[in-house]
Amino acid sequence: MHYYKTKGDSSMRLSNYFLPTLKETPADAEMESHKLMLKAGLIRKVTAGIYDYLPLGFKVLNSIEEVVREEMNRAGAQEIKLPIIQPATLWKETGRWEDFGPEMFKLADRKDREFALGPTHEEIITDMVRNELNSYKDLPLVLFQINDKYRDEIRPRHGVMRSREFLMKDAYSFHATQESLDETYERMYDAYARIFDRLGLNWVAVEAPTGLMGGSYSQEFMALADEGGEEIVVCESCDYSSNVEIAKYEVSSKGDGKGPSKLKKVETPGMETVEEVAEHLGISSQKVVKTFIYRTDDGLVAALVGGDDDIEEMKLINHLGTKKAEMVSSQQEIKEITGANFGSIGPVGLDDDIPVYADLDVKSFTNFTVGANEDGYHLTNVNWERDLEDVNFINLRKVNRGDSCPECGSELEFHKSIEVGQIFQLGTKYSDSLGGKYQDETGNLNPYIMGCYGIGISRLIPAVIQQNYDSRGINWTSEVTPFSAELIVLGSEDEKSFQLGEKLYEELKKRNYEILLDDRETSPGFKFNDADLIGIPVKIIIGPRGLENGVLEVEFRSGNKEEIEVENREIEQIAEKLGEGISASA
RNA sequence: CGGGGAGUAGCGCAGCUUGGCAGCGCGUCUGCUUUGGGAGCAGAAGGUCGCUGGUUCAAAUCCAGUCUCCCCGACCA
Repeated sequence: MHYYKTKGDSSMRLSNYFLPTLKETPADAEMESHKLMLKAGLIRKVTAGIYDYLPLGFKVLNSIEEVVREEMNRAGAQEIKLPIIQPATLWKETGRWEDFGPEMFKLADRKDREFALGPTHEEIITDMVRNELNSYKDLPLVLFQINDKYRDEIRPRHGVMRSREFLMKDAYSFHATQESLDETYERMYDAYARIFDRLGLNWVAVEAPTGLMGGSYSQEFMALADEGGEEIVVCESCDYSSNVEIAKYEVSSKGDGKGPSKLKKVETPGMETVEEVAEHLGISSQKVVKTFIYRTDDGLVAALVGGDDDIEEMKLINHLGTKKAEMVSSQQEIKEITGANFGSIGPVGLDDDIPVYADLDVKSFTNFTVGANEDGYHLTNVNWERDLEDVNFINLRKVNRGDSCPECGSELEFHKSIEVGQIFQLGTKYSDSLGGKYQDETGNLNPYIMGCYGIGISRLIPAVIQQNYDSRGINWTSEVTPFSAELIVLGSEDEKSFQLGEKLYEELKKRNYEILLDDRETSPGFKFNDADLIGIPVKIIIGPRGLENGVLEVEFRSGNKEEIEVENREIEQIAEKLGEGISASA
């Protein structure tokens, strides 16, 4: 149970609080949390992906930030603050000036020196510690900051869900040994679990791709949400879970059990799709193996999956250790490379310089069909080894509905989610390229082993809303809510109601509750609806109708109501009683 | 960057096809009435119709260019 301590003596009277709520939904909002953040007066858009936080939104942001800070401190991390403006030179040392490319907001000073607004801080922090952390005795060390990040997103969307300026908690750890990294990584995982639990999120941690951060292992923390943009798979019976982009699956044996038949070249005139070829030949479409040509940093590769499956490009990238893999998609290029148009390309007879990668699922195939690299022809009864040497079988296809867990064989569940945090085992990527070294017990110099740990603080606001709203508005969880209760005074000319409202406001403030007082001269319905829209968990309603019966009303955001006696009671007693109600809602 | 859509009062929109006083609802301001689930009446303020150029006696409306924003895809906390 947590109360909200008053941080200052600011007046929380709605008559003088900057809270512009909207009755109508802004046209450019799509996602429910985005609409609600605009309607409830939390944020306003400045330009694409850049937002103002109004008092209520800033308060929520601060609540979340504080929970994160507390748990990071509890986990032994030390808070610092790194610059947002960073010199290009550091980014060029690690090669990420190119890797991030147009994703970075770049600027120049008056002498034309290049800078960037930090999209993340690995470079700057490694630079900071490389001169100071020289001995194994200084390790391990965990530092964190809560700071704005800048990414010139290809497409900002859904308000602060994916914005170009966003608040992030980022932590970095430095170690002498992998065991030490493992230990810290686990401690960070636990801290994250506490954070997301305290925020009231329904979340799951999944295995994740490392992307531009690099590193060997990573997990993402996902808030489950139907409108979320990330898809994950979760095993229903064991604890396997993963981002779909790298998800494993139980490899099924789909061999036909027969020995290899004679390789045949067959006519498939004008057929461009797997379905057409399968129907023409009277075979299952899955066994018409698809071939794609990708251009990577190290040249061309061929990628093969079953006819019913799709390639997961992230998996190809991960296996190849390349920075990018782009499907060759121009008819002309494909013709030059393979000799055929898209419908008829295949792995047999390709240039030896083009390595072939095939999905694990097709490894068991015998007598399957592929394009013949000649327009209007396919090869059937193709078999590995005999017809195709040196094929690399890897986890390459997208996971499908109905796939089974790679660890226990139960069915995998698919969920939509919002990524709210990610933790990485980075290894020595940054310490290597930036020369961050320590001396071990024997006097040898070694690069630090590093980890990094991010939480999207601003993104957590829509994540929490997305899991907690109804037709009337937001329904804040207890640690996130900007106010723990709202005093609604009705009957603007009723002296008794007014006096009681004022006294209770002061009395509850004295008890360190964050109370919003709706003292506006407007209709009751307006006040009730605003309170529900902005998500205050408890409404304390004071008005002549109740006072005639000697009571005031407490209404919870859930709709439950309760009456509290005020007749013949001291104000302290009433406040005490109200405090119990407010705490009970938390 | 590819595909789709939109820029008219603070917000939501109509007007554009067929050129002719720039409108409606909500909000805002003033006054009176009203106060238990988005009050009523009366009055008022608020616009270079995204921008630039062109056609025309006349352009929100037609033409050309340009900028911005939103949605779907490739990237990410």
